[in-house]
Amino acid sequence: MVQFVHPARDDISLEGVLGALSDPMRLRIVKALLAEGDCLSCSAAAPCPDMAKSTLSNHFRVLRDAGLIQTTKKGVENRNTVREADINARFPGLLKAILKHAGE
Amino acid sequence: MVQFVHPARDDISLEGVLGALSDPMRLRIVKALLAEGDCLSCSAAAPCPDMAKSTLSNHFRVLRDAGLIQTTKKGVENRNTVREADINARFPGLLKAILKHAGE
DNA sequence: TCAATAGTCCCATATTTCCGAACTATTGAA
DNA sequence: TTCAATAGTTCGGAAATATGGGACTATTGA
Repeated sequence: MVQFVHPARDDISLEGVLGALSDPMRLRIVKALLAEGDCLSCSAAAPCPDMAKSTLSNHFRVLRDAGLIQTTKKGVENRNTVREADINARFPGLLKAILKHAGE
Repeated sequence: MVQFVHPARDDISLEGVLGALSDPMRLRIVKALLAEGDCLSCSAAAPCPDMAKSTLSNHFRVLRDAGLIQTTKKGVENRNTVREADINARFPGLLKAILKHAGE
């Protein structure tokens, strides 16, 4: 019903990005998106199976609000992609530097 | 009275670092420490003058717990230094990538 | 010994996070 | 059409966390 709201490239803030990625679950979601061809539904990218749907939905909203991912509704599910180009244009090297160290 | 507790290098976590730096005030504190020769008292590194002492103290504790700074008591004040060597050893390139974009 | 200074600790309030439950929207049958 | 199933969102209350005021501690310098 809602068409998702994404910040413009120039409105992506460093604090927002860091805050979004400071949660282990969200870090895993972004990693999963990048690893799996960068287009996953919310549940397919879920960092752990026992997470409540509402919590998962909220994590995706945080990532979206921070400008890290783009979400589009495709049928009954959402397709999520990491906004790599935008993040890299705004903060060159940052995403790579963070994700290089992410995951156990 | 308390001798400050700092995590060992290997106990510094990525999420902890990102979480600590996801607050604009703490980001400014770290920037100030690095800019000013890396050894400032808490109040000298305060990101804005009207912040409550207790809040400022708490921000330093968060940075300390995350392993970002080292605090030693020197007379009546604290001397804080960024643990650059430890952070760089653990997450090469991360700190630089973040701080490059910090603070307009 | 006393006042001043720099921080810390404790507590109450305010904000955020988490999750269950109810709701919406889309698809694919019957 | 209608109905069930699926994927997410939204709402509300409980739990966790941040903020700041005030009292406290420790050190220095009169």
